Amino acid sequence: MKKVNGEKYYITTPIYYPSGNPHIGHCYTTTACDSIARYRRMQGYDVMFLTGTDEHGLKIEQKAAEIGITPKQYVDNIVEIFKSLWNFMNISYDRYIRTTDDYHIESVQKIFKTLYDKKYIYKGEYKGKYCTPCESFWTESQLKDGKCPECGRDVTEAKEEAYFFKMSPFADRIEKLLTETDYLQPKTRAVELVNNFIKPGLEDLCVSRTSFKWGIPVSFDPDHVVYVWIDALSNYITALGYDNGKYQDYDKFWPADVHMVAKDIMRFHAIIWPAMLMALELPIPKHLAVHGWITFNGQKMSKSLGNVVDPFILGKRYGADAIRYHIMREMALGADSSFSNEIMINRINSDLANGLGNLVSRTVAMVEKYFGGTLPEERESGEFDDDLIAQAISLTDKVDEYIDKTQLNNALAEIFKVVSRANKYIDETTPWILAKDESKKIRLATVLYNLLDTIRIVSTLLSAFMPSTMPKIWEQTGIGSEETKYEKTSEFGVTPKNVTVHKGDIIFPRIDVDKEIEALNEIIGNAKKESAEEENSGLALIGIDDFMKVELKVAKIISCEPIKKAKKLLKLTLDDGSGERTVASGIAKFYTPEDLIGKSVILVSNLKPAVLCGVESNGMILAADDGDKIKVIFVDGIAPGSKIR
RNA sequence: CGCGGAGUGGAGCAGCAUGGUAGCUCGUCGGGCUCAUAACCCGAAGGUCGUUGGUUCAAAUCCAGCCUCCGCAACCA
Repeated sequence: MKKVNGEKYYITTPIYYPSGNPHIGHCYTTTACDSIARYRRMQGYDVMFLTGTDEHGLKIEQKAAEIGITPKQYVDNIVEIFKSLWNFMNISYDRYIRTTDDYHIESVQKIFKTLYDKKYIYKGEYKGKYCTPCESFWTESQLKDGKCPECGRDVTEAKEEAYFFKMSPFADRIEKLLTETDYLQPKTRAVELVNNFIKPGLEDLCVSRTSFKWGIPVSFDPDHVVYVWIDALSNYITALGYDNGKYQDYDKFWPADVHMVAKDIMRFHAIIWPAMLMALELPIPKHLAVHGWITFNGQKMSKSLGNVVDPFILGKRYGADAIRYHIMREMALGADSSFSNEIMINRINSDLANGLGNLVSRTVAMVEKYFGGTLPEERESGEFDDDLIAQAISLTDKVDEYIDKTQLNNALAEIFKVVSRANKYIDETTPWILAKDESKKIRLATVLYNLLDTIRIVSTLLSAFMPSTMPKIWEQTGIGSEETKYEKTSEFGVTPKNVTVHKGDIIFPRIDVDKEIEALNEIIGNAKKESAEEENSGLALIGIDDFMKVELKVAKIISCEPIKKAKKLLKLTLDDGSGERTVASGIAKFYTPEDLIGKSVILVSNLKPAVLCGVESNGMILAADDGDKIKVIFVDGIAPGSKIR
């Protein structure tokens, strides 16, 4: 047991980008942090648990414009949804930061200025493809068909003034941070980061934009807004009052004990954030805990796949705590975890309903049945008691250790071993047989008492993970707030000797697997339809003349070979009727060269050339793509050069 | 030869830095019990530990090659 006295503990989730509604991935990070925060509070820490939203940027500006409201109105709406989800999931955050909050804006401007004064930020030129009507810069890879991904018009080579953050001075220190300290958890990813980003040389980072307005203006150059890095990452310190007058918690809580993030933003927290702190000469956080994605039936969650699991729907059906339990029990630090309705329901049934819920239910029922609800005070110990008690009182140390390593799945597994042990104890001691013999009443009372006290320990530890249902267990098993303190979990016999139980509602109802899966599939099916409809309605109508700008021709594939450096690309040599041309196509996963040679396909022949992985591609061939698989459209038997319209 | 990870009974995972009975959860089958949410407890079946070779008295565990999958990076024209 690790009882501390008011030591500080600072834990953060990322600030989420509210360009859409929250999904179960957001839920995972947040409930994991919440459980750790609650556990630390039980241990006696003075906890600061921060979450929030990252509300600036082009995407928000555009989304708002689409609907015809201001960006602020747009984010206000979505932030309400986030907050109501956290409320529903019982997230006990101490502070919620919005990057649109005045004090944050003030701090970010000061931080930017400080870095500028220290010469870590300098003014330079940002080169890229520029779309004049959209006033947007795009990188080569963002372009669609060589054109602006937003409006589809031509882009021009252009440059604009921008501020850059010099990261190279910190490369050595960051490499050491990643490889020689336990900052990064799990550490296996350190090599990947070092090889990909540090060894090739840390590039200076563009930290301002003039291409959109929805952001924090650079105080000394108001044409520029601060780009996401400095704006978003610094939330971890501005929320404590760094460089602002709103809060005075910086000295107490910084550096953070844990930043928890998903792997897609690991890079920024592992490299850019430490670099910023080093430049500001501030301490580095103690740990960066990186978890994987929740995948759905093996695929990454995505809206277009219609598989974004809605936490509200699941929570309403099974209870917020059941969802909390499932995602934390299933997800191992670092690795991805596959989510499916079936796995979730089975887990809830076997662990929560059959294991814990049923243990409480049968124990309470026996106390009522054999003793009218109140145990006598005499005791008589017997076989099996010692083993149960030993496991129960040694549990906290094990859980503590896993919490320290942010391995919540293992912590929960450890707790449920004791639940199983208790269920087994009932079979070993056979209370229903003891009950038939009046002379064994005292022994019977002892058995039931041991069960109640084991439940006390288990449920106390679990209350950090499932904060709303554990009090229901305490209600039924007749224990009060004094007995459910963390520091009592290493002692046995804390429950009052003459405890009175109160049988109540079933705590975790068993779920009918087949029925529920069917119901959920229907819901998901509907959601998929809706999102498909949304996407279809996304494009504006075009006239026939727009369509005629695209020249489509039949072309015959003469030869075909894979491109060495690329995984997805095939290099095709085509006869388009007037000559040969080379086209690269991202279909290598679905077609081999043998499949294609000799076939006729539809070619977009007036597409601007582009270089892909060292191969110049002149045009594209048409293929159907449902997000899952790709089918090239074949028009065999038609002469190369034939028009398509 | 861009960088890294992984391949273990039907499914999901542990074990591998310190070689020596292959372990856990779920599922399946058989049995027990009746206090309980048809829940609980016990037992069984099921694995050439991706593949080939090497080191060793002995390899899932160490070494080399190969195959497959997955991330990252890079391009899905």
